[in-house]
Amino acid sequence: MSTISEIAEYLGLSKSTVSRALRGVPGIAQTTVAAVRARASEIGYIPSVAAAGLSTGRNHAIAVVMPSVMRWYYTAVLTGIDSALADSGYDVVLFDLSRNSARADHRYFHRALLRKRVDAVIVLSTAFTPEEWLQFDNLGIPVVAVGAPTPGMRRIGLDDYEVGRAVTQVMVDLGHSRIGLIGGLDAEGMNDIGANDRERGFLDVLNESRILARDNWIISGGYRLGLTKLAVSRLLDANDIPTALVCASDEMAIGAMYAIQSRGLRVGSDLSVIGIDGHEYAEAFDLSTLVQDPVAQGAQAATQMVAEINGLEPARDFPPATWELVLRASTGPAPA
Amino acid sequence: MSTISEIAEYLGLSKSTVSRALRGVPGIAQTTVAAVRARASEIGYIPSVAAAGLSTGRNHAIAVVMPSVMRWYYTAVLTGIDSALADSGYDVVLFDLSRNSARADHRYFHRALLRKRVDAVIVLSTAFTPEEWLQFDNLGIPVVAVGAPTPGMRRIGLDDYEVGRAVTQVMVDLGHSRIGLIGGLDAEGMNDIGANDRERGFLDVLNESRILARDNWIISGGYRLGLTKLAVSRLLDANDIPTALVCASDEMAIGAMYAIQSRGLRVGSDLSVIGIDGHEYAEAFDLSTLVQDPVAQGAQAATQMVAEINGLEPARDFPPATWELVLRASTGPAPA
DNA sequence: ATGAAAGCGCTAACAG
DNA sequence: CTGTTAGCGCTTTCAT
Repeated sequence: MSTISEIAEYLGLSKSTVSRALRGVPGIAQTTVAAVRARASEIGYIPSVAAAGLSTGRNHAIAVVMPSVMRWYYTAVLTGIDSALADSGYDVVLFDLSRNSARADHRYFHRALLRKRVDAVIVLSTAFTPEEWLQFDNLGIPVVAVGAPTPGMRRIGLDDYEVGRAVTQVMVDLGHSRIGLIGGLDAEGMNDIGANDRERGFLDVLNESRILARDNWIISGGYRLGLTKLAVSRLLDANDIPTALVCASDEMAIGAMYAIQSRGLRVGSDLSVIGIDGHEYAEAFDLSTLVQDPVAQGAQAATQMVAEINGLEPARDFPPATWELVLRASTGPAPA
Repeated sequence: MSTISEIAEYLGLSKSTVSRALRGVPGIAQTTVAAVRARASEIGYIPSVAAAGLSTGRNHAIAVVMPSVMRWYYTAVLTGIDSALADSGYDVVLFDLSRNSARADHRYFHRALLRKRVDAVIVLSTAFTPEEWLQFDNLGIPVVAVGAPTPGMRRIGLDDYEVGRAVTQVMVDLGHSRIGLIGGLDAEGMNDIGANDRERGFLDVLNESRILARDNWIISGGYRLGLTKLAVSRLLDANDIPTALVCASDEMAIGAMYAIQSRGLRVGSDLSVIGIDGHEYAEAFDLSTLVQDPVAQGAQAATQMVAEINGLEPARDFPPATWELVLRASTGPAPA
């Protein structure tokens, strides 16, 4: 392939001058810069990141570590990251830690990650052991979490407690007093902190409203549609069922809605449902939800990483991500 | 960071010996190898891919180019790729070509891609211009497509025509003669070849069964749930509606089912629906579908790329991907 | 404004 | 079995 030397030789310049011209380093004659650039595009010159990286120590790549690439929230964040990085000329190197991957062996993954391949790491709500978290610190490169809170690591994401409160409050305001929770504990590969916080918010609002929280109306859907449908079907088997279901994610909410309809009950009148996320399907399913903007969160993380790579003082912490309630037909007043 | 030289110096060996020992090149004393490895893990030595890449020309990374990271099929393929590559010690560099990204400017993307960063490219059904496809050839590294067929490029994926036939035949066999098609033309960022092939299969089966194909029952859902729900709702507004809907993807099928139910019609009895994919939601929604295995397809592509990087003769073409019909409650006999 | 030279960390002949 | 010697392609002092 074409190299910097080729251009240098052709123009009778030195490699250094060409290098500077190409990178726009000040102190090179306009004419020279033009000539170099012209020749470069003529021969289709492409710089070698490896070579540049070797001498500068920069890889122009950022690692994204995720528990799965097949959940809506993660892919939305990933989209945001990728789009922000594309704008800065950085590449994204993916580490999918799903069960079926060899990378699921976190030790293996850490080795690979440390390969000096990346200049920063963005971690999406993955469950790591305390020792593993420590290793991130020792990486010596900027690291940030997006999504669920992670012990001892700065993060970009919702205030899960507040969000748990907000969706529950919607139901209370609608006059519901028989409210169930579909939480997200024990979801594969994720840590439980966020799920716990949302549940706390739920319980606190019930308490403050002097509403009884019934244990058998608090169940987990593991953040998955299929599991949730089954769990809610079971919930509806009882002779005493709630009039409202607060779900910790939209995918679970959609599963819940489907279970409800399959029982011949009407969503929004017999049984209200609200979710969290602003999933792309929410509108089609007429689902009320608390919408967040994972694409923006990903973009923010990426932008911050690039800035820190370039010397910006590391941010200690980030303000909670923004959200807004969007109420649709899945929520209605409590039935008489 | 620790380097190969450090180890060499410490043990009184030469860099070459250490390098060989580390890589398991034959012809090094067992004892030496042991010593080197021991010291390496002692100081937490991590090889620099950049340096190794510079001298070998190998990056131990593969590019995955996708029209969006937010469609189920693509992420499933990606999962397969990642998991296979993790096993071979390769990294995945992601290129998301969605609208909102700077990479959506394909010219930009090609530049980046060519940065000698990757040893092979896997392209997921993306719409490229003929000139752009040509550029892939000039990359000088193995390239393969997964998913929708791509003009003039080998690919791993379903035989779309056969698959279109198969799902249509299901409806015919159930006695339906009023059959509509929800196709996937004009989906954002994707090429239309696969969608066209599926539609051809659909039409051919109708023809052979002497069933009239009605133009107004052939619509596109753009491979998206929301769009499909709207389109099908409109379809159901007419006073003359089909008894069966063949959908080119499960996401569209689910959107169709929801539209049907919202109209107060019953899926599987009033109106049968079948999809293509084997989407993770299909089971929860009781959707009949033609299931394929995108994870396996991705893994196959990745494995093949690694093999070719290591000198395997490039495969000219691949046999069509396997699939199987899974019938659930969404399909039933034609109503009398 | 430009050039010469050294070096980033590793691999790959070529010797021994 | 091990060491020496060159690079890979680029950036970066330090000169000029």
